[in-house]
Amino acid sequence: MWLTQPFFGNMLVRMVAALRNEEVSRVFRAIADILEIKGESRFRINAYRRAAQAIDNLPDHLEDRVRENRLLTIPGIGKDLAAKITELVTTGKLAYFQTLQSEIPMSLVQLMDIPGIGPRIAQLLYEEYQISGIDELERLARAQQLRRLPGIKKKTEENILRGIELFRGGLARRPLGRVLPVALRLVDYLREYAFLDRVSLAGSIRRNRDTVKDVDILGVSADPDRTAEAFTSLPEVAETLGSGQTRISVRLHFGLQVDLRLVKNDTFGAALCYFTGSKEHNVRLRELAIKKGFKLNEYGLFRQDERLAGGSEHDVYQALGLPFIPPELRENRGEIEAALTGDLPRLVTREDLKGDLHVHSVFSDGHDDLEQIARQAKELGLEWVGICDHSASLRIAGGLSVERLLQKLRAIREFNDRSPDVKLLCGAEVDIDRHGNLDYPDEVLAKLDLVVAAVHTVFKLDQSHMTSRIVRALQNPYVHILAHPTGRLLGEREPYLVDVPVIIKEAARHAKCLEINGSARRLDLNDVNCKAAKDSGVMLSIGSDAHRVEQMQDLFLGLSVARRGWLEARNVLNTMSYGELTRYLKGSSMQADQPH
DNA sequence: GCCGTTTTCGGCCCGACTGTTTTCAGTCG
Repeated sequence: MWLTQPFFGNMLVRMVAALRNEEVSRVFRAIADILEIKGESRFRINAYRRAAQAIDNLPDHLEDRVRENRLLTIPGIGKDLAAKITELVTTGKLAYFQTLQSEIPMSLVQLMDIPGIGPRIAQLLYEEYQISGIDELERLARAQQLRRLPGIKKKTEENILRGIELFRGGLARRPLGRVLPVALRLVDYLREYAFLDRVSLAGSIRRNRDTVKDVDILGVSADPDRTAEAFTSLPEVAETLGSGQTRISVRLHFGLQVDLRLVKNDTFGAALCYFTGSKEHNVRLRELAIKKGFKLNEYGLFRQDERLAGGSEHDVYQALGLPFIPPELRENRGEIEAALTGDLPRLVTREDLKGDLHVHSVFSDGHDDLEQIARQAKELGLEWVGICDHSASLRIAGGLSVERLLQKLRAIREFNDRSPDVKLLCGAEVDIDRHGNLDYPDEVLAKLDLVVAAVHTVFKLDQSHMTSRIVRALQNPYVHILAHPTGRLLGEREPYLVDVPVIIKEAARHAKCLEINGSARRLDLNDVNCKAAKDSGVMLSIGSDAHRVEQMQDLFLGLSVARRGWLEARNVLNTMSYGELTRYLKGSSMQADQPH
């Protein structure tokens, strides 16, 4: 990440502007890295890393917290770090960080992003060769100059070269929606053909993180050798990276690494917990175990040598005095505290979802007609679908003229008259222009069942203009939902500059829904913002944004974000029956008809 | 550098693997 984003250059340009949360957390992570190279106390290093993580999990702006003197309520932020945050946020720089940078250049710190290079080797490289970049490192490794350093021999040098190759090949995280179908297929195959008594996904993919780096699978094998054979001979496998009795690693043809770990049956639960993570959640669990006089590791929960639990995750949590915590919540964002006080949310489930609020049809740029969409909905167990085609100005996506929109309205009314089980709502994904105006006049919006507003153009506005543009759209009485509120495309496009806490506040004020766009490319809102919206009393809607019926599956990717955002059924518009939904939507439009 | 049912000092999560070692440090998850 360091090498691809000229982040600190940008920071200098905006010297005096208030730093955003992620900029502050990046500075703290960089400080931790530098301290590590300098060989400082690992506890002090860890304090910076924990603080960075806590900042990443914040739903609101550090800038506001500085102003309102609310920094010390953030876990892991004490007096010293609060002062550093204040300095960063108010001046755009941090004297302490500048001093550190004069001792250890960032170019060296960045080398630690290469697998196999940690603080020790980074320090050596700096002291002996003053290496400043990856190219220089590669040149020296190829010239077999690294092995002259103390503690480095041929093997380590080769590892570093391999690490450089991996790094260049992209350590990028991939969107969940691209990886999950492959991973589920692998698990199905393994369950059937690989001599496994038990098998489960683990790691970030089991927690349904929006992006994943590699796939972890955990299994109990009746015959590890034959399991390894079955796994490594899959047609999807391009290369076997390693194969032992407990761990088999492969790389698939499209570059994804998959690790299969084999454990004993009576440790499966503890191992599943351990390998599911997150790391931060596990650390908290182990701390809890220690407080109770126990020890927790991947083999079980122990009191001295006595195993108290380990066969199932439920047993492990129970023995720690906790209810089962769903994998999606295991991020150390308050789930342990909530579990201790009995305040875990009852997460919305697939069965709770009655419909999809954002599907494109053949009327605009969608591939399928109303019948096909309804048939697919029925297959997915849904009762209703909101058909939201693009509005007039979005010509590139076949945006509908008013005339054509009214045609569509009639077609949907006729369809509903003859469709007993799946009902369609006539909606539109209405473009918000650069000033916050909507693409159809109010009297046209008033005829629709469902109005979803969205930004599709002019992404490069500054934050205050982008925010007021969207706020203006939210103030339109006929708008029900704001679609993909931040506009991010995973791995392709950063969110546009929008003040999400302000959007959430305005959505709450005007009783508008915010969308969780389930498209594999988007997942927008994200989990953290989703929870902030819930906490502000905002209703969330989930939309697949499908342009072909197969993509309606993406509704369930959206569901995974909802679950990671702590949403319960009552927070999600999709859990309403058709009758409830139409009353709800009409209710807000009725309000719109009142003078205001 | 943070934190407190182990409260203002003395703790701070755990283990595997690898490579370089002869008892262990570095890296990773």
